[in-house]
Amino acid sequence: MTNNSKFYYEQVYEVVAQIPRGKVTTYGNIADYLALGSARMVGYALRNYHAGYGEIPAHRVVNAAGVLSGRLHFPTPDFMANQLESEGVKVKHNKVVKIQNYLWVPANELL
DNA sequence: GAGGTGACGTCGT
DNA sequence: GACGACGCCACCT
Repeated sequence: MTNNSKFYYEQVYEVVAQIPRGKVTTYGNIADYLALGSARMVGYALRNYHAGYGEIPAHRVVNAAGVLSGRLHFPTPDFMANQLESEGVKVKHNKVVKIQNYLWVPANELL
């Protein structure tokens, strides 16, 4: 394979696609589950997702602080927060309130 | 081919 | 408990 790196992108998309509605996860959890070694890789994968792999709930992925750091990469800055609120996730100032209450860990759910 | 950047996380002060 | 600096790996210029 010449594009092995591209495969790990799909790995990230696959995990993100498994996130249930009303739940959120962090870059670190995905990186740890896929053993990427760096949370930055997850962010890069989602950024390249813009290439057009399909439609995944990327708005359910936030950083460890619960901040919607990638909201600017969405079609509209309010799309991410609006979508989360629509799913029942409380968002305040582009930040998930009580993220621990909505946190979804792939290594704990997908096992 | 080399340097800089980035949807982050953790350690140290 | 809050703020700052370093590390990580892949992609872009």
